[in-house]
Amino acid sequence: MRRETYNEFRRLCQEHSLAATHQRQKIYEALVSRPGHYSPEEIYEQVKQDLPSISLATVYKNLKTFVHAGMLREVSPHHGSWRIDANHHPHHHLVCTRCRSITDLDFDSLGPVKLRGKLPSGFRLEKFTIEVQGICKACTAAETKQH
Amino acid sequence: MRRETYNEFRRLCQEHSLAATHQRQKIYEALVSRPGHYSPEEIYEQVKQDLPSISLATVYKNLKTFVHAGMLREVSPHHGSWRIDANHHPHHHLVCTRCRSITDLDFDSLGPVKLRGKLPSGFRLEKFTIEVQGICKACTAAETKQH
DNA sequence: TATCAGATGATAATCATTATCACAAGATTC
DNA sequence: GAATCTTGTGATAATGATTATCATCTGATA
Repeated sequence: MRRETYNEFRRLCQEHSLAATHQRQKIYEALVSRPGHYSPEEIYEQVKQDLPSISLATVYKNLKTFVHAGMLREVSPHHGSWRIDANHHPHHHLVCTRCRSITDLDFDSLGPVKLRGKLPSGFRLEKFTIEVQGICKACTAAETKQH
Repeated sequence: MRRETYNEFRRLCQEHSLAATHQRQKIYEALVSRPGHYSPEEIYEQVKQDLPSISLATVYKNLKTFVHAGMLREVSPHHGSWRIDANHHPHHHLVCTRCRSITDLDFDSLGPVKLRGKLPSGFRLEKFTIEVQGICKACTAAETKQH
């Protein structure tokens, strides 16, 4: 691991009161040292090369911990359950990052996406989708009530 | 079911050589007759009120059939596996709708999202994410080779 | 170094989704 | 409308991803 990455890792752990374990270090490295959007399984395979006895459960737990702490992000706020969209009119989605609810947003509520320059060669564009991420009304209300 | 919806359903089934069964009709209705982005489980619960003996597997199979035929769409092309994003710089995603691969796209490749009018009241905006959906280079190549 | 909260590894449990297969229901033909 | 054939359905087992449990171990702090 590069010194720089290592220091950042220590700092982040301290900041979030997390023990800087071997396993966490390798998991963090596996994610940060190469570009990509890996699944827990992929991270597991990668880390196992250095720590053959690591458990898949440890990978899962730490990815959750990291995401929760804000050290990493999940690519999609709605993995885990398959959702069907029957709205045939063009539209966007409001996604609540807390309860994962999805609401339609009228297509015209947002201006068109403008492409500056080119997409990577070979990629055949089908469409742009805009996800408006945030906290929905219900979750905001629930939060306010708590405090 | 409204006559209009019913006719559309029959037409779509004929168009795609699908038997217009009872179950399919109710599933289609459950999706189309009310706004929302339902999970298979939710559809199942809804349809069961009319067809108590329907099986969850039937719901799954028909949702797949409908999506495959283009009668419905899936909300997210990458539900199903949890992916981690370690790229802290703002960026967008290129998503291949065939192989579901995800690639980063430089933030400046796309113009900013412009909000016209207001978001629904109570929604606390965090950020806009643009997904550029299409067919990636590898999948395009594989397709070309086949024909 | 001793202590202890928190982390790990092994594995069982859960949950969503898919596969299998015997039986039933639409579509088509007469 | 009945016969036939194809396709769809329901019950349930199988799979795959994720989470829970718990005994043991390790990093952090004194």
